[in-house]
Amino acid sequence: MNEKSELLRKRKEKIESLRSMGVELYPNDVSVTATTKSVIDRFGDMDNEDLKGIDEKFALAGRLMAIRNFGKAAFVSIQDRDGRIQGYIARDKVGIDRYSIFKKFDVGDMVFISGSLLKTKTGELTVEAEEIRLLSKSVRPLPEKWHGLTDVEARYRQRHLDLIMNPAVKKVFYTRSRIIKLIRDFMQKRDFLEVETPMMQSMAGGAVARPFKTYHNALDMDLYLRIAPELYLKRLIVGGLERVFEINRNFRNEGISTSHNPEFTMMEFYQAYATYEDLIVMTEEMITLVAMEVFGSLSFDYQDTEIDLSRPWQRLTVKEAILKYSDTTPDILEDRVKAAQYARSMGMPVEDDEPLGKIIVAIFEEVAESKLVQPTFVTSYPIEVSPLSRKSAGNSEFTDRFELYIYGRELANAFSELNDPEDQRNRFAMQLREREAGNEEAHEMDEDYIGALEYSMPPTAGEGIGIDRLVMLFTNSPSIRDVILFPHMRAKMKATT
RNA sequence: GGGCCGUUAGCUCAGCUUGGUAGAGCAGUUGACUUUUAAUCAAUUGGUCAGGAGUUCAAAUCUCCUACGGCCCA
Repeated sequence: MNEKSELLRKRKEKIESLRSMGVELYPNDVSVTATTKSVIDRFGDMDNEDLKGIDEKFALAGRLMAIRNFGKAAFVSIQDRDGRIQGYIARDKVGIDRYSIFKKFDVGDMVFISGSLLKTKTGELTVEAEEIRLLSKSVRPLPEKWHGLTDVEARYRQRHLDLIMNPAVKKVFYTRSRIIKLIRDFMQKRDFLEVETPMMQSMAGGAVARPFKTYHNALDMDLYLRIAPELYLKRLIVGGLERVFEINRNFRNEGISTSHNPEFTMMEFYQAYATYEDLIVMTEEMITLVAMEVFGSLSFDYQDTEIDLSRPWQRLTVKEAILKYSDTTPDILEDRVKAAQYARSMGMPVEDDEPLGKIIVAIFEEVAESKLVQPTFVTSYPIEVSPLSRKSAGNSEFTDRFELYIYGRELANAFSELNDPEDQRNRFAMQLREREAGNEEAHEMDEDYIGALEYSMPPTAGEGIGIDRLVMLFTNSPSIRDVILFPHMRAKMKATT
C-alpha cells in the first residue's frame, strides 16, 4: 500500500494527537464480562422500564464498525466474535474529557465499552456508555460498510478483512469446526483412537498423486510431504490398535480448482475385522448425523440442487454407473480394444497398452461422475487403480472398494484392505511398471510397509473422507477456497497487506 | 496446459463500444446536529486507470506482451 496515502497519513496524525493527549493507544488492562450475544440473548426482549430496573453493569469489547455522530452524542456499533451491539455515547454521561478522546476514534478501532442497558425509540437494545476506551488504534480504513469486501482475491489474500466484514464467512468456519467435532465424537464413541502419523515421509505412499519434496539437512535426506497417512495407519493396525483415525492435512502437488487445494484435510480411519460394506453403513450413519446436527434435516439445498440424504443411499458398481449414464453396452466394458475404441470416440486420450480397468474408470469419470448428484456409493473398482485394496472374492479383476459421490464430487474412498503381503508386493510391482512407463503418480515399492504386513495385519477396512468437500456441502460453499481459511494463491509481487 | 471474463480512489462501482485533461457512492477531512441505525445537511481532499510496449497529434478507452484473479475445460 502506498505509504503516501493521505488516509494513512491522517490516521497517523490522529494517533500522534491521541498520544499527546496522554491516551494509551494499545492498553491491556480491561476486564470484559460479556459478549454482544450474551447480552442480547438475556435482555433483547425486555422493554425500557425493565432494563432501568437492572443495576448490573456490562463490559464489552470489540471492533468499532460504525459511528453515527450527533455532535454531543453518538451511536456506535461494536462487533465481537458472535455479533454486534449498539452503544450510545453521550457527552453528558461519559464526561467532556472522555468524549473528546472518543471523537478521535475511527471505524475499525478496537474499543471497550461499559455501562447499563437501554432500549432506543426504535427498540434496539443499546449499551449506554459510562466509559468508552480505545483498546487498539487502527491505522488502515475498513472496506465500505454497505458492500463490504467482495473482491474474491482480496478476500482470500486478506482473510482477516473478510472475517471482519462478512459474518457469513465467520459462520462457515464455525460450522467447519462443529462438523469436525461431530465426526471426532462419532469416531471416539465407536472406540476409535485418534492418532497422528508423519507428515514428512521418506516415500510418499498411500495414494496415487505427486508429492511435494523437501530436504532434511541434519539427516541429509529427501523427504516428501505426505499425500496420505494410509500406510502408517495400517502399520498401527498391525500393531494391534485395531481402530484408529486421523484428521489432518494431506499435500498433493497438483492443480488448484474449486474442489482442489494443494493442502487439504482428510479423515482416514481403519477398523480391524470390518469390511468395506460395514463402512458403507458407518459412512451413512456419520454423514446423516452431521446433517441432522447442522440442518436438523436429511434434505437441504446445495447451490441450486436439493440433496436428499435419506438412507439407504444408492449403490452402483462402476460398470453399472457407466451403463446407466451412457449408451455403452456391457460387451464394450468386457473388451479392452472395444473399451479403448469407445473412449477414443468420446475424445478421451487412451494409451495403446492402457489396461481395461483404467479405461473403465476413465469412462466412468467421463460419463457418470457428474451425474451422481444424490449420494451414491460406487463399488467394484478395477484392480489396476486400486493398489492397496483387497480383491473381490470370485472376481480378482475388481476390488472390495467404494467411493462416495455427492453432487458429482468424490467425498470418500474406502476399501477392504489388502493384507496379503505377497499380493501387496505384486501390486506395488504393477505400480512400479507404470512408474517406469512414465506415470509419476504411480505408487512406489514400499518394502518397509510390506515388512509390516508380513507380521500379519488382521482383515481390516479403511476409509478416507474429504473434510473440506464435506464442509462445502454443509455450508453451501461453491469453492473449496470458501472453507479453507488461507487457500493457496500465487505469490503477488505487489504487497497487498 | 487451453478458452472466456476481469484488474479504474482505502472499499463498491461507472467511464472503454464511438480515443480529446478521470467520475459517483461510501470511507476520510472541516462545519451543524443528544434516540440514530446505509443517520441527515453543507463544504472538501484523495488516482502510477494492474505493469510494460506499440499505434496515434492525443490512450483508462485500440493492439500486443506480462502478472494476478475468477469461471469453464483438460
